Order: sequence, then structure tokens, then C-alpha cells
Amino acid sequence: MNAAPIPRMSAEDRRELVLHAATRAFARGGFHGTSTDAVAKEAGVSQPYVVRIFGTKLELFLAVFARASDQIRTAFEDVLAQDLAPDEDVWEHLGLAYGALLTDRDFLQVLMHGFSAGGEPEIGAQARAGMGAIYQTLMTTGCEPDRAKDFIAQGMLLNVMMSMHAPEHAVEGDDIFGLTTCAFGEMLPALAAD
Amino acid sequence: MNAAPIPRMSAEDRRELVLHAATRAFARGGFHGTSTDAVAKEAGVSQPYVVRIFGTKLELFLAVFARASDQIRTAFEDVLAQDLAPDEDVWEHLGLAYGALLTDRDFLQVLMHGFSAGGEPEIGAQARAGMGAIYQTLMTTGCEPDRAKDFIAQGMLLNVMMSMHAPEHAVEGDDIFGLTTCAFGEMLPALAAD
DNA sequence: AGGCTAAGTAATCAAGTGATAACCTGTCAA
DNA sequence: TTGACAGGTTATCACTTGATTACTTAGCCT
Repeated sequence: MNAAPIPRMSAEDRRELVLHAATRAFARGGFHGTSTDAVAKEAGVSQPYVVRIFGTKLELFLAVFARASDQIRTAFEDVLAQDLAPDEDVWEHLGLAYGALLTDRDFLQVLMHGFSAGGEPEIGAQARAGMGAIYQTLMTTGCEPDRAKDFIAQGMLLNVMMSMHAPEHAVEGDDIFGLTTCAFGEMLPALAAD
Repeated sequence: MNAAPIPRMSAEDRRELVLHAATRAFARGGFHGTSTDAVAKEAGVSQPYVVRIFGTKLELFLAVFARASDQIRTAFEDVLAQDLAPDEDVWEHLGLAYGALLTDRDFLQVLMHGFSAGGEPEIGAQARAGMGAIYQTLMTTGCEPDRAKDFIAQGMLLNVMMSMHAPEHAVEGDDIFGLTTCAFGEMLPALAAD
């Protein structure tokens, strides 16, 4: 008459699992809008355990943010690592890579929330560091600062539009519709189905 | 031996005062990160009074957001209302207007927080409406959607950089420094002193 | 076998929060 | 003068939330 055997995990595996769950949870509500209990429920674990793993909610968020920011930088690095035909445009490839990340949604949302929460000094510092790393990665193309800036600006617009759930609410006739179609282009259908 | 005479105000004036105070408060912490008590303290008024004026914290935030979003749209409309010499670039003027708003800081921060808090359905809806109105205003120039989109994208980058307090932390040598100088250009000094 | 370490939970807490209710008090009209 | 409305506060509440403590139990080593 035993209850279901309770699965155990190595601390490292569990930490990873909670980190992923926290990414999903924070993506929805941001730092202030997400409780450690919400993260715990998402991870299928008790609330005190998630704070014990990470110390404080802030440190948990910083870990999640660092992960997300690394993910994006790495995606760009991967694109830049493959040498492409001389007639191909690097920036188009980078844009496509970003578009692929958009479908994941969580990483970009977390990134966005981290930026907005820059009022929290530690978060602001890490946000600047993360953005700096991404910028430097883009600059390894040897481009002018303006080029990298414009690329990032496009990305920020997409982030913002995602944050306000523009793709799911893309209705012809709405004031914002033209902007949504123009900003997302061909990837709109993939995001609208979300 | 009377205490200081307690100043009275018309409800409308007081509402306006609280609205401004709330703008400052929400600009710092966003919707979830700012308590009604913080708003009350900023306004020099009791906490129950601010919720009585606006009903709920959410409605207060929506009012603040609407104000901010209107402010920006109006600033653009003002630029477009004045007809300028044929050799002048409208977009440059619009950019300057946006730069002027940046020094206020609060409006843009609130806007940013509203975008990020799009997970809250009512906030998301109002964010899309606000952005839509701004987009439509820009489109009255008769430009292509891409032109307006690019302009907004630059604005979003500036918003994000402001949110992470990049101007105040612009230190030569930091990874992000090149991006900060490039994005803000000549208005950097005015913002760094903040 | 037996005990020790590490994974994980239940119980609990103090502080903060949004909201409600009840009360107070200028000011103005009749 | 009086009364009543409008501006505003104090007191209070139910609930959430991040964090701490103490306890339980699985699995490995000898």
C-alpha cells in the first residue's frame, strides 16, 4: 500500500529544472509580478525549496536573466561562426535567428522584464551587462556601431510588441495592425497561433 | 494654538495631483513593483484616498498610462502641425521631440512598464491601443509603414536603454558604452547628469 | 545492518498590500 | 444657525509573499 514512489534528483538537475520553470513563470509576470510560490508550482516543488536553492528571489531572477541573455548571445555567435556565401547578408541571418527565438517566447519576455526592472539596481547592472555582451557579439562582424544599433532597435521593437501580445491580437482594422504586420513580416502567422 | 491649516482642494485638482505623483511612482517600479501606499506618499495623501479616487490600483495605472501615451502622441502631433521648410527632415524633428521627452523620463518609463506588463490583459489592451495611436499619428506623414516602424524601433531602443539606466552608467570601456553613445548621440550628457 | 549525507517538505512568521468601513471637518446655501 | 455635502483621514482586515526552522526520508558507503 505504498504511495507513488517519490522521485529524487541530484541538486544540479533539480536546480536546472527549477531554472527552466522560473523562466516560464517570470516570462509571464516579470520580477515583481511573479511569486516564488508561482515558480514552485510551475516546477512541481515546494516553495521553500526554490528559495533555498537560490537564496533569494532576486538571485533566482538574476540567474534566469543571465541564462536568457546568454541564450540570445549564443544564438548570434552560432550564426557568426558559420561562414556564409559572399552574396549572403549576415544581418538577414541574424534576424532569422532572432525570429526563431521569438517563437520560444520565454527568453525574450524575460529579457524584456529584466530591462524594465532596471530600477532594481542589481537587475539594472545585469541588464546592462547582458545587452553589452550582445552588442559586442554583433560588433564582431566588423560593422559600424550604427548598424548594430539599428539591428538591436528592431529587436527591441519586436520584444515590446511581443510583450503587449500584439501578434495574438493582430486584427485588421486596429490602429496597430499595420505596425504589427510590418514589424513581424512573415513570421506573424507562427506567432499569432500562440 | 491651531495646527497648520489643512489645505483643501477640489476633487479634480487633487485627482490631477495624484495622477502626476503616480506617474513618478510607477515610473520607478512599474505596476507590480509600486504599492498604492508609495503613490500616496509621493502625493502627500493617505493611501485609502488614492484608491478611493481611482477605484483600484489597476485603474489608476491605466489612467497614468493613458496620460503618458497621450503625451507622446501629442508631442508628435505638434511637430507635424507646424509646416517646415521643404529642405528639413520631418523625422529629424520628430526624433528631437522624442529626445526632449526623454529628459522628463517619467512618461517614457511608464510607457515601458505598461508594455512589459502586457501580461495583465487590460494593460496589454491599452498598451496596444496607445502604440496604435502613436503609429497612426506617424503615418499621417504619408510615409511607408517601414519608415514609421524604424522610427518607433529607435524609440523603443532608447526606452529600453533608459530603463536599464544606461546613460547614468555610461562608462568608457564597458561593453555597452558604444551602444549607449551611438543610440543617444548628443543628448547623452543631458541624460547622464540625471 | 546501520548510520550518515543530501533531497525535499510541512509548519510557521513577520511584513507588506489592496481594499473597506467608519469617522471627522471645512465650507457653503438657505 | 444649521444642515448637508464633499474632501480627507484613521483604523482595520483578509490575504499574499519571501523567508526561516524544524522535521522527514531516500540512497549510498562501510
